[in-house]
Amino acid sequence: MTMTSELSAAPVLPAVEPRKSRKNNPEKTRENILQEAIVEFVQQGLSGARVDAIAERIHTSKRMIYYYFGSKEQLYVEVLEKLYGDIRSTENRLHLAELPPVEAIRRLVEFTFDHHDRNVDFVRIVSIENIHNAEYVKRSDAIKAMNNTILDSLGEILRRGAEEGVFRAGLDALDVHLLISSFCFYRVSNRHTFGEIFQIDLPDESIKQRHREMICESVLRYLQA
Amino acid sequence: MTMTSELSAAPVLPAVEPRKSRKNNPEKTRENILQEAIVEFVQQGLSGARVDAIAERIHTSKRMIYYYFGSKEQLYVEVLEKLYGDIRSTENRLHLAELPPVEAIRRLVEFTFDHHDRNVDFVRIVSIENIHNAEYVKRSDAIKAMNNTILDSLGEILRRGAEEGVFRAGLDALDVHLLISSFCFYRVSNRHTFGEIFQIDLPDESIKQRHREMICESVLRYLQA
Amino acid sequence: MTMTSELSAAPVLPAVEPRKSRKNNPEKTRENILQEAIVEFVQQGLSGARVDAIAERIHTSKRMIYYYFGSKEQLYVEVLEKLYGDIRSTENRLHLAELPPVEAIRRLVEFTFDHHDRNVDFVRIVSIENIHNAEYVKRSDAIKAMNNTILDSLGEILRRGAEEGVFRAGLDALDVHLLISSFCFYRVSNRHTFGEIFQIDLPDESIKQRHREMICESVLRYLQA
Amino acid sequence: MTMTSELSAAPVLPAVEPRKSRKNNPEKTRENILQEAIVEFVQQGLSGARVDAIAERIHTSKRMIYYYFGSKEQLYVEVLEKLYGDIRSTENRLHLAELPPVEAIRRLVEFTFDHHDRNVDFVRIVSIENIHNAEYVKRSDAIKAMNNTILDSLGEILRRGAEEGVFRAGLDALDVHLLISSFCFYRVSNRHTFGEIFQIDLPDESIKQRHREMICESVLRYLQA
DNA sequence: TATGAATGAGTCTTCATTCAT
DNA sequence: AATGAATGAAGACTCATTCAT
Repeated sequence: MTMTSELSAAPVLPAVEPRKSRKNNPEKTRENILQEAIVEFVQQGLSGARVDAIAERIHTSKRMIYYYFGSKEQLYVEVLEKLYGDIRSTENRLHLAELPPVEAIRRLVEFTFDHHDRNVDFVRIVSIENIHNAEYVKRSDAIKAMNNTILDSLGEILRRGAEEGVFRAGLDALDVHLLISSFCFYRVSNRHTFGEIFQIDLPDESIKQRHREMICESVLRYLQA
Repeated sequence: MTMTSELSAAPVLPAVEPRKSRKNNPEKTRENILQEAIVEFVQQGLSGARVDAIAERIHTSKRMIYYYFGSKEQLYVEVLEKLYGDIRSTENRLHLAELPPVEAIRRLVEFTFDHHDRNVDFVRIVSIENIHNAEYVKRSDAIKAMNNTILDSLGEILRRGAEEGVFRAGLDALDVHLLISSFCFYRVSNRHTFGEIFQIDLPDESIKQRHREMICESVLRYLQA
Repeated sequence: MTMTSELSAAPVLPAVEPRKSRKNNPEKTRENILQEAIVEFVQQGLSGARVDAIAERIHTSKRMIYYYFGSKEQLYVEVLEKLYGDIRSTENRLHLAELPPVEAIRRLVEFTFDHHDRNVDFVRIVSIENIHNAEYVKRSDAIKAMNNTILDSLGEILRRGAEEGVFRAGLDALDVHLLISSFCFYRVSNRHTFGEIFQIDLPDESIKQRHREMICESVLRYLQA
Repeated sequence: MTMTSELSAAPVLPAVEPRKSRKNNPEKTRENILQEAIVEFVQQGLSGARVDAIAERIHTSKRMIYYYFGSKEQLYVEVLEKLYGDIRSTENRLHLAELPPVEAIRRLVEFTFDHHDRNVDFVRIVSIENIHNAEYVKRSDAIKAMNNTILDSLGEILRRGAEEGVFRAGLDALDVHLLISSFCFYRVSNRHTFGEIFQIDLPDESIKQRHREMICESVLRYLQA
């Protein structure tokens, strides 16, 4: 499962055999473009990104971008899919089902927190998508195909917790997920304005640890019977 | 602050479509441009916004935008200041000091929640600013001048609560504010992607009420002694 | 009335007062662009024409083309309208109604012949339009608004001729117009291939006079009772 | 001439869609490309035609076009030669010499009329060539090699007719051919603009028959002693 | 105070064509 | 005989901005 606020598990495709590394190496070329496109789109947004700027970063010419992706928009969609898809790679490692409910929630929250903290690119592209009203997410079948097991996992934990009497009954997994995600996401997405207005350096390690603990405790208190 | 009061002074025209600028009414022309600029920047972002698009909405020509604002960037900054100013100017009317701590927190959280819910424009412009690393917020003296009484108010409530034994001691107002803000903001800023991925209509009234109650309860539980 | 095969009378708009001849002279600039656009489109066709090529010919930059015409396509449409419209300027000078039927036909045919001979640009743009299936003519309200009095004039001559017994009855003005136009047009439009294949210089003055006489005689013989 | 016979040799596939090229069948691949090139050039003109568009229609990649034809221009020339060759190859089968002069003219005119009516592709490519000032026709030795027996046939008929006293003496075969061709060609080449301006559907069967009769009668009257 | 006209510098995209096997 | 990968050059078009009154 993925702990991303909006994404979840899908088995990682068995590694494609690496292509021969000759001069003409379409997969490498394509991948190369995509990597630089991520940087550009994440930094500049969709409207702000410049195809020329991406081209300048890669050895192959700008023409290749159109050869492989057809348009700036399509390239953006693939960047979106890649960043959403990357999230899948850290899945199924939490073994939440094996932990007691409280421990499971703690691990889940901490994982979500760390995940957003480490994937600023993802947080930024999601913000960008929301500025565009999620138009491209809605259009992407690939993203739709990434099924979200997070809600199932969370739901299962809540059920067990209620059964054991440590959590309240009647809690909605989606609501709890929203509570967790909002904090983990916002802390990254809005660090610039929040940091500036309130003069706080959110990425600072000790502050970060304090906030990590805060969201854990906050969620657990909310769930408690 | 001057900015805030200046802009707040201009009464919000109720349901009246912004008037086209007329001859010899510089105030009105300027205000008119700003209004349409808000729409454009909020919808399209900074890079996506088009000076032409703003000009098309107003009667006066595009030339006027430069006459009054000098550049697209400056216009954006004024949009930013206006939206920030609108928000801050209503924060002082809650009379939180007169309420018992728990009630005060509840009112503060509900106010924050409703405020974000009602001011989608503000939420969007803040997201946009973060995409730009808060570059323009940092640059704006006007925004810096808007002192945030919210932290003082919140700090005071927490102090009273701790004194009365209803809240834990040692809580940081900034952290609590982050906890509240993140939920209220994210729920609006990410409604498009979150809604699409999890197939939920966050603005729906009954869902909204449920979430409003959730964040209140969540915060209060977190604060409880 | 116009003798063009496909066009006809509409009163010439009373000359617009000439604009002041300052540096900024929009009408002149616009007209200037249009003139050079005619050259380019007529020589290269719609697809073959280059906006850059037009820009190079005029003093104002390429940017002006878009300022005044919005797009290459729109510029083409205006070229089309201009060339169709220019034809109107030679109208109503034939006084066909005052001539005996045979003389009237002769004058009409000769005028049509000369008209096409002199207006190669028009002939070419019409050929180009047909390659594009008259798509732009169909789209142009201006061209549609140019009502064709030619058919009325021709019909009137045929009626008089039939009445006087010099022409057959039952002739259709449109058919006769097609007969006349086809020769006058083709002689110009196809001079390159026809001339090359049959090794004849159609624009040659003596050949031209011979053909002018031929189409006159041919039409008159066709009409004769 | 060689071109003509070679191409004529390939039987016209009746209603069978052109086959995709297969491995190891160069003749077929080449022919296939040419067929699709005809469609593209005839529809779009020389400048408007896209090598990519042709490639999309055939199974073999765009690379094959260059493999077999070297350049877009050369491909166009071969399209030109093929369409010219198709036309000329059917002109010799009328056995005009065996008919009385009037009958021979009638058959010739009707044949010319039907021929243009049926070969819109040819009419279009000739129009396109004229837009390009017959540059490629002039360059093509193959087209030059297609000797025009039409003038000889026509000349012979005119001579016989004059001898028999049914036709005037002193008529030039080339002029008469121009008279016939212009009508038959224009009716097809300009059907779009003429049809639009005068609101007539030239391809309509009954109108077509009327015009077929008209050009016959018109020519015969012109020739009559 | 106000504005119509003009524009240099990009910006995305497409074109016919060649490289390298 | 065949082809997947690559591309320089140009294509149409747009952008925020300034000129000149």
